Amino acid sequence: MSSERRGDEVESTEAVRPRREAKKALHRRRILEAAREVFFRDGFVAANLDEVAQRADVAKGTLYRYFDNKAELYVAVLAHNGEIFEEKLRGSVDPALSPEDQIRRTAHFYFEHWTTNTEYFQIFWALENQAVIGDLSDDAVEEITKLWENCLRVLAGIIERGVAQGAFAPCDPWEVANFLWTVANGMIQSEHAAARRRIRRRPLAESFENAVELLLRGLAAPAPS
Amino acid sequence: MSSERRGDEVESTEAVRPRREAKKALHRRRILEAAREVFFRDGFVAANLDEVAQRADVAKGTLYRYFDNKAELYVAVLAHNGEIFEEKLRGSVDPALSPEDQIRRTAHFYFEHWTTNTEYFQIFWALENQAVIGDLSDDAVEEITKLWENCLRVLAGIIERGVAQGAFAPCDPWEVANFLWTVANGMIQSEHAAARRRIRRRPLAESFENAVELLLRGLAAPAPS
Amino acid sequence: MSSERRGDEVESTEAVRPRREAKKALHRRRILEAAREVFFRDGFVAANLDEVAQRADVAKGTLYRYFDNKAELYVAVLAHNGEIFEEKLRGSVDPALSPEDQIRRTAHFYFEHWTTNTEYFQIFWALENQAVIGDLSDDAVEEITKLWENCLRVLAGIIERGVAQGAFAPCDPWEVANFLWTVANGMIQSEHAAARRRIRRRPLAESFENAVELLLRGLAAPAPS
Amino acid sequence: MSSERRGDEVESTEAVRPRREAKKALHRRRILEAAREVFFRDGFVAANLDEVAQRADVAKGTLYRYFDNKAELYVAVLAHNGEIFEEKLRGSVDPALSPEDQIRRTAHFYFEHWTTNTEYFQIFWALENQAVIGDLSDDAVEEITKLWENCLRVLAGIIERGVAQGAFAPCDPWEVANFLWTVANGMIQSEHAAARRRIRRRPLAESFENAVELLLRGLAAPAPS
DNA sequence: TATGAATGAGGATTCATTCAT
DNA sequence: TATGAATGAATCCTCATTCAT
Repeated sequence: MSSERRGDEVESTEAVRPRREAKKALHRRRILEAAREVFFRDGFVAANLDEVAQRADVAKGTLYRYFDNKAELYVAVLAHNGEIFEEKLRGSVDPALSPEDQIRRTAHFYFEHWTTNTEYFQIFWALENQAVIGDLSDDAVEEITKLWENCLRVLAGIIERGVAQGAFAPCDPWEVANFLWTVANGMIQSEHAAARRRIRRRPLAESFENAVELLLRGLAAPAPS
Repeated sequence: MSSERRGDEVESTEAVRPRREAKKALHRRRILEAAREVFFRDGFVAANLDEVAQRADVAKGTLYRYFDNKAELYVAVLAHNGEIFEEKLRGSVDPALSPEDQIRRTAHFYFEHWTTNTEYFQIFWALENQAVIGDLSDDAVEEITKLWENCLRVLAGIIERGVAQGAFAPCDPWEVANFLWTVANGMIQSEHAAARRRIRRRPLAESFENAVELLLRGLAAPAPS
Repeated sequence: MSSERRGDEVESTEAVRPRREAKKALHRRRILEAAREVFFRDGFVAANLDEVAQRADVAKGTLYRYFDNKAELYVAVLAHNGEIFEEKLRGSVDPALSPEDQIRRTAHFYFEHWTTNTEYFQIFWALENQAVIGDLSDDAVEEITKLWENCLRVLAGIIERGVAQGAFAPCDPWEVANFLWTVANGMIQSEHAAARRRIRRRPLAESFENAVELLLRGLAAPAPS
Repeated sequence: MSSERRGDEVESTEAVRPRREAKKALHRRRILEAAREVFFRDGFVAANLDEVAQRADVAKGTLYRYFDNKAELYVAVLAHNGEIFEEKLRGSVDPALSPEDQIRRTAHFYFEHWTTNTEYFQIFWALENQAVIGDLSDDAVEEITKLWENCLRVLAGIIERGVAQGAFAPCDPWEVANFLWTVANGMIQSEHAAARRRIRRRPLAESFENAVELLLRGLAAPAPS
């Protein structure tokens, strides 16, 4: 019994730390989640930190214990979700498959991920379309740029191997990777916009697959005649 | 003296009218131009109507004589520039060319037009990425949607004829048109974002042409075996 | 009658201007007055612009139509009251009097002015005691410095003439002017502080005159032996 | 083992007490020192308790274990430094000297002390210029008032003896003490303000001595004729 | 019709103070 | 007793919109 008490005493000086840390981590996560929702829905400028705080169920001031200001919070959201995404993207590649199937698989993952986590992509993509950069520290911009590059690197790798194996026509892998990336983002974005405007289209899943096949035909090495 | 007065009165009812109309038209045009610049640079939310008024060289209140509110002004800018664009787009199509060349030509026009009028595209594209819709009247949304469709119709027409002529593999022309449109916008947008982040890439013109060829290969009807 | 109407028409285009200007001037004055009261009572940092607006009976935003920000409003208050003071100070000097009496007169004016316009001096003096400078534009700092110098110049002039006439012992007129100025300000300030702390002292008027005589004795040229 | 525990317990009741007391005193001192720096630099309102805690190397909450609130901490700083000052001031007086030299000596001490401990005076003087009083308990106000009086008493004593000895003209010693005190504070303060505004003046040391001589001449008993 | 001064709700950020551990 | 995370009221400033002239 006394040993237990001692344990308690230890806790009050040392074991409490982890508990606090856990609570802090929880808050951080909740803020990031709330921020993601709001930033996604309203964009950087229109997003309201009051609402973020409310959704995160913390006081307004608490936001500023975790993030220096609105812009840094925005970046943190991007980085957080970007990292999650990058990891999954990397995991989606199966080197045993043919380059074409790797592309199909990646595209499928991309689409799937989007379907279930719309905001992840939106917020990631959003940086492209908003004049937030001015408000960000250089570090923040660099962090995001790296994230972006990491994703492209995965795609470029597939292309490069495809070219080496003769499956794809010779090309600049990075250029093509960038192209595919842009296309994918564009389609999802476009779908989203159409939905916002309540325009009915054919289901994206189908269009997406058609597009992938079209691109694969375009990438393919010319048939030896 | 009385004749003068009459002259005055006549002018105020008949001759002055056109002069006034002209002045009104001038104001409208100046406001739209100023608004385009500001909206493009800052996005919908961050744009400042004070600056718009200043650039247009009219009083702030005057803006509201011509446009109901910020959102409607935004739409008017889109519509105005969209119409100009659509007209040019239509003019760029030469039915005498092969479908592939029509695509190439359209793509080239698109690229060219963008190079010289960056903002036109930006502002047009911007609607896709911002939560403005909520502030717009239904009429306004419809107007924009129509504009969008008109542009797509041009592309869809090319595709459709290409399929009919056997140059392109069978497909849903609208879907493909939408795809091409998305790709083009995405590339330009992406280029812009890269520039903002000061990332160096290979020149867009080149990438763009490579992309067009890739897409044409993807579109092409399979070689008869 | 028609001529009257014409007069009216002229007014609506030209005579309205002055009326608006008058209203603007009124607002400006009211804001300055309210700001003076609040700045004086609370100091620069603690002063609340909400209250200023309320006292001036204008909306919060209106403040910013007239002054760029808190610091500039502060300076404007200083400058406004400083100018009024300087003018009066200058007017209080009668070159026909003996240097001693000029000093007495100036001191009396100073004291008198303070008694009836406490805040004028307080706010003027306050700049000395607060870390506002960092928030001010260079222009603003210079403006205030000039004001300060102008007041000193009046005093220095008296001293200089007194020395030239042999009434005062040789000295650096600017140094002595600065000294007198500091003493006067210090006494008034000190009185104010004492009042705040509810300390009873002998009436300031008396102390002030005693001090003036003490200083005059100190200034006086040694009696020729 | 049990002996160890006992040892522990004994320490916690008898031996630890002084150690704890020492630690408490250390904390108190560190907080006061940090607070002095910050209060001096920024003034009462703008001072930031976060920074105080950081400089004192204690947690923010700890501040409140030692001082009820910001205002009381401010007073404590004043009192602490005031006591140090008063003691030194008292020590600077040498009753063997002539009254004039006692004044000179005190003035010199005052000036010297200021030169090496700028903040001591600033913070002491600051109370005069800020609306802190409202936030203070009556006890606190009284404490400060006493401190102030104690310093004046030293000066008044010199004057009084000078008058008694016939060195100074008859006067109200307290009034004159207050006057001298105000002048000295004012000069130092004014110098400080000038420095802040980057105005160049003749060195304060020199001006200060000139002023002292001027005042002494003013104080002097009229030469017997 | 045009003006531009006035409005005031709204939003980012700060910081003294509290309180659970 | 010490900690430091959390709080939320307070504050400066912005800007779309209104309205008297």
